[in-house]
Amino acid sequence: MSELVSLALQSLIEQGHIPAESPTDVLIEHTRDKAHGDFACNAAMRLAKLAKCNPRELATRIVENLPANSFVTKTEIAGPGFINFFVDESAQRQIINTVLEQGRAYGTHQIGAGKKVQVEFVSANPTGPLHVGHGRGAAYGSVVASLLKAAGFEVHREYYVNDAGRQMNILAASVWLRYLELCGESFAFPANGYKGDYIRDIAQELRQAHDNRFHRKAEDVFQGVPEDLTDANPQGDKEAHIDALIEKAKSLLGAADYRAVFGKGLNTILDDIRDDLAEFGVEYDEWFSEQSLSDNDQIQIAIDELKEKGFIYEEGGALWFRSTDFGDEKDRVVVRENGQMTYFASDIAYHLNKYQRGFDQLIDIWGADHHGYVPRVRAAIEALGKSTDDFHVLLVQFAILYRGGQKAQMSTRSGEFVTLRELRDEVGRDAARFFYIMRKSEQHLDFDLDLAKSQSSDNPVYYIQYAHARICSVFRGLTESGQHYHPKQAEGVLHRLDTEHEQSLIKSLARYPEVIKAAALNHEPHQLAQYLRDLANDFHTYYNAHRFLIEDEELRNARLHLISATRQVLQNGLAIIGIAAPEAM
RNA sequence: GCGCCCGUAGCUCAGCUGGAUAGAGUAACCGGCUUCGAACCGGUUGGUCGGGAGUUCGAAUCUCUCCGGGCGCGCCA
Repeated sequence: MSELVSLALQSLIEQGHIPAESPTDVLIEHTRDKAHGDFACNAAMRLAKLAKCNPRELATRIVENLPANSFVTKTEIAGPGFINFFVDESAQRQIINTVLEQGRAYGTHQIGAGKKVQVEFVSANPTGPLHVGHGRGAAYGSVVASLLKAAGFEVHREYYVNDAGRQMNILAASVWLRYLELCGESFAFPANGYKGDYIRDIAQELRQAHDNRFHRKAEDVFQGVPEDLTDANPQGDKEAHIDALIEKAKSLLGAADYRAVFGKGLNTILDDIRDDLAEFGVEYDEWFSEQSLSDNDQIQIAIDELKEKGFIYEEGGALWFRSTDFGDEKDRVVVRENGQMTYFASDIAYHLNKYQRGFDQLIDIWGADHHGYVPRVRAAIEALGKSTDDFHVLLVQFAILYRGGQKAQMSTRSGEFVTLRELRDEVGRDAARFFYIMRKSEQHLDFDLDLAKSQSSDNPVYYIQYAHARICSVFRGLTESGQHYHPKQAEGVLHRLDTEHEQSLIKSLARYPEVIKAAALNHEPHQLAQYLRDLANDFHTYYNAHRFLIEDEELRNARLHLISATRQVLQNGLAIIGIAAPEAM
């Protein structure tokens, strides 16, 4: 359709009616109102200024120059200069056959063919179970990945494991202290330690496996450690306190045993995160270890490269990256005064590593609270001589939890949070996934736990799944009734589908590939969710208005053909969102 | 103070990248099962698209400026 108009515009250029530099790639859209035909084109209005004539006149010229074709039955010039196209109905109905022929492939594209895209998402620190905030990134990232795959891209899903750094040491220390409690020691647990019950569970396992091997006396552990911050002691320094405890753990346990405790904490939590995500339907191609970067000197190599290019300078004993050269607000430290690399330094090396792996496009999905971090990473990428055109950071706003009309606070430290696992147990995987992606990602998401838990059948996901189950039910009824459905015969009698409900359902089926394309390229899963709701609505309306298991064999075949195609599209769409298409519910 | 996101029906949100009379869900009210699943369908009520100015054939959409809300501004991760 858009080709037709493009050709018309080209011949107008040849005739000199419009300037040669006019864009000929036109936008054709499905009309919202049936009175406006099936497709509409606004090219005449866009080009009117360039062509120095009024839009309606130009539209007439375009229509006159449309190449001959078999499926446009009528064109109309309407409003300020829209060209409305009316498409031959039998041509429209062919989409039913197309859907059924292509099956699961219907709606896929080749626009990403030959391009490798990496999607990195969740990447939560392995210091505790995933909470509901991570769930949104998980659902969003996995659906974006699936959409890109449907668009033809070769997709690599990756989780960046922050298995190095101070937070992990705090985790190790927390586990060890809980372990000491189990050994009978008693002391005040540090304010800055991880206090969740899962730490106690890990400590318990550690003790079962190693008995008292890591036991040290509390008085030795706290000997010389700076005072903690407590209600009774507001002068205390919780940061210095925990850091000193980490050093104590290392010195009292020795390197090997410290690593054993550290590893126990890390692996237990990481395994839990893996299982959790797998049960949520989120799979990864790679779990990339931050530690591996320093093991392979990649951080040093990245910094050296920046140094060579002249973007590193020293000040106050620290090494700074000149990110302001690339639009960042201020320069950033990469190596601290104490010689330790910053998290940012790892991230520079990590992104350099991504480019070296040969991806054509990188997508990072972050929580919106990290948005201030974007400019410095882009700066680093540019400084390393890479283009940021194919580097996208998609920000996901927080899911704000409401419980009993009150905001529920989330904090991994305090242990008072709702985990993703708890949420899945309450509302189910399908509802949770759908709920997470049904809103634009940059929109704050109000997640009312009470509503989700008590009235989960109000969730739109059931509405869509019900449409699928209903179609399956019709086909079950068909076998029971002794009637038959002959797809081959149906292909020839599609002209019997002449009601308004049928036409609107057919148009919806035809729209699906465009929806996938737009949702994939814009990284907007909610468009697909919205579409599926509309499609289900078209079907339910149709279902209530007409019957399928009828005596008229021709009409029966045609109608069953239509709802069979509808079922296929529902399946394809639900598969991309990663939720079930149940045959009965 | 600076930066990013957001402000559309009572509530929760779409609005296809500037198009035609701004749409769904939910809530409220009315109606529809002897018939393939009522977890459904139809209808009614509900809007100064936060305010103002600008850009043009045309603005919820783009620009500026106020107002209101969220988040971020470490030699933390």
